[in-house]
Amino acid sequence: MKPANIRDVAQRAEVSVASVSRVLNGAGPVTDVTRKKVMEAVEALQYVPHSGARSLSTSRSQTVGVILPDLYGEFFSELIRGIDLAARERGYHLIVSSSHDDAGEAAAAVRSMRGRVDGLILMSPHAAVGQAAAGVTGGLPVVRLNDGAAEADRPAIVVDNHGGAVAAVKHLIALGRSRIAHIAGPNDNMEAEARLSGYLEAMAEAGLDARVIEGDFDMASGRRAGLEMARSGDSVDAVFAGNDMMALGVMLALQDAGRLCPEDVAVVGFDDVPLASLVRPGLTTLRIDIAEIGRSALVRLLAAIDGQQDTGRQIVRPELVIRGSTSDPDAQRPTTDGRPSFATTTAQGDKQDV
Amino acid sequence: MKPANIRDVAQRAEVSVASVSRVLNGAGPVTDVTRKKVMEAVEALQYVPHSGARSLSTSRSQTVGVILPDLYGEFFSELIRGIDLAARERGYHLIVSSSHDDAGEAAAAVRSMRGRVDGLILMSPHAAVGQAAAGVTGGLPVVRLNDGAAEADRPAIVVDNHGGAVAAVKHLIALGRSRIAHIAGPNDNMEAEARLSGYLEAMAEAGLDARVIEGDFDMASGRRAGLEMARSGDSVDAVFAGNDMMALGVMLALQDAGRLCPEDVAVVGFDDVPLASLVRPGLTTLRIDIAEIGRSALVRLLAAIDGQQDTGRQIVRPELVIRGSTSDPDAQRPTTDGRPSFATTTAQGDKQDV
DNA sequence: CTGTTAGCGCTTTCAA
DNA sequence: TTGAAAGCGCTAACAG
Repeated sequence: MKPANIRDVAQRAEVSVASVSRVLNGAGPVTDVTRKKVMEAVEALQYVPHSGARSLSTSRSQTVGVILPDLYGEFFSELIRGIDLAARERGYHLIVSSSHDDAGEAAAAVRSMRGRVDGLILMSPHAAVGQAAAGVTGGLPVVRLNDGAAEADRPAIVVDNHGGAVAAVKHLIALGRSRIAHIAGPNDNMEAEARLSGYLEAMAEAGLDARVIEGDFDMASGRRAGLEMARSGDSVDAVFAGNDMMALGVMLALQDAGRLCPEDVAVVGFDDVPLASLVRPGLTTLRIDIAEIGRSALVRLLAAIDGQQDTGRQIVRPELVIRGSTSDPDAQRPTTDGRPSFATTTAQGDKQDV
Repeated sequence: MKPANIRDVAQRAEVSVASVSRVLNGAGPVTDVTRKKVMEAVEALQYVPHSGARSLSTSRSQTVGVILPDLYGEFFSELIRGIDLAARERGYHLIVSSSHDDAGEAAAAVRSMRGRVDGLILMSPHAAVGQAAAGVTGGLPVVRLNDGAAEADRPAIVVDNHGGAVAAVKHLIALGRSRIAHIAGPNDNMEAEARLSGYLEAMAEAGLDARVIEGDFDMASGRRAGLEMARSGDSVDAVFAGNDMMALGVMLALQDAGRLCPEDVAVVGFDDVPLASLVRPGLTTLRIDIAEIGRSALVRLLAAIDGQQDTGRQIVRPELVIRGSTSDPDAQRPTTDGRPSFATTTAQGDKQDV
């Protein structure tokens, strides 16, 4: 009835539990005959070691915790996918926990991981939440993701949102646009803030007037912004949105208002969600390799678990992907296989340590 | 240095470990004074119980395993989200494991869950994989998802793909279309198979000729199918695609070929991915509430863990969502707030037990 | 090379 | 109401 344990195996194989353990872990000396007896017993009893018990005695759970603010949309599934792939390769399990939008919940989630995981990947775009969560890890190794508030001397991976925004604006300026508006993300979001500041800086540097419209990272808010722009007879000739979904909302609104993109208004987004390459015109955006960030976070976490002094923050630089929403309508581009017929080119460097 | 354990707390509070345990679990009799002493010690030492140890002694890990074939795309993130939400409400943790496309891997994943989880949610559209994985659970409660091969007398949730396909075809016929093609999904995928069989059945019943084109659930394959259709001068006036991504590919191809949708060719997809409501015309499709399936799976799993004899398969009936890709172009529809301006209406029942 | 045994940190009888 | 002690299933010293 109940699954066999190591003692059952030992008994059946007529050896000690220690020998069974040694055989199963490939550690320590064992004769072939012992090994065979053990394997037979294991087979016969369908024995599978109890990993919980093993964790307790080795104080290694071979599991890492992933704490996310949310789980909605492709951003998070890509992130988890990247982490999971890397974890699986290394024999680690993943325990995920999401929807931690307030500090108390996040801290509770971190605490509840104690005794379950060997380390934590912690993401939170809200400064306070990240701090609170990071404060209660009790010596557990942690890698923080997109957490502007992370101390510079602890493991963290952050996207260079500011730099990406600057690149977006410069791209638009290079296209000859000058009345460039920005649709900002939520106030309390550190990424939104960094993108806004990059926009402001680039505009100021170019001696252009800034125009900021509030948004909340949702498509609907981008749409509202676009409608308002169109209605107000505003002579905006380009928009840099705080993320792709808002950029797409703007494009839809412009389309409805009979304004052409990119001819009348060029649009740039941020993130390169899959949708960005599927709409027409394709959306120029700042691409982040999300899965790769996940992979990298896991690798660094395991290094930290192994006691390596891996501190410092790693900066991921988004890559400008130029598509139809800002490309020169005169230029004729080749068609890519099976994909909408606008070109995809890239600029600016790849991610790198700093 | 090392986190405090229950003995440290007991010592500091000058009580026995048993009392500490009783206080922390709210179980058993304790005087207020003991409770206070314990709480103070807990506070002072920042004590957090070691859940691994607790699991070992209670043989309850408060964790469920989720085994998925993949993690790519919004389908899976929605599913995990639904499961996670429900799990969190009930104090359960989630350990996810993906990329199990072959039977051996899936079985290994299931085995490696032993001693870590109290039950398993297992999804696999490949019959063989599902069988293999389900075969090695060793008495662990399991709920199977979208697994046509699941025995009818064990907990499972399956989507009525066949019925959905029939509804799609009937909808197209009701629109007056008769030359209806089907873009099928991969051969070895049970869902693709069921959708195909629904299509064939509905066509046969209506006395119409079937036309099946092979696809693989990817947008590119839908695009190829659409191009071929357009090139061959085929007089197809409607397409039912095996999933939304292929349907979108078809729409793009038709658009490129200068054929109007829905006037020339009406298109229906399956799944209702977020994209379906964002493209223009909006894609008519069969909607499945993925997060709700996840939630339901978790609830049933916990019931099974609690020893309830919850057997039988639950059938989820997809809901036909009619959008612009099949709607009557003459009819004028109201605009929804912040959304593209085509109407969304629904038909056919919601999910229910059978 | 193998077996005995003492934990890992917690829960839970069973006595006191 | 409390405490002592026996496990939960496994690993890892330590003896043999």
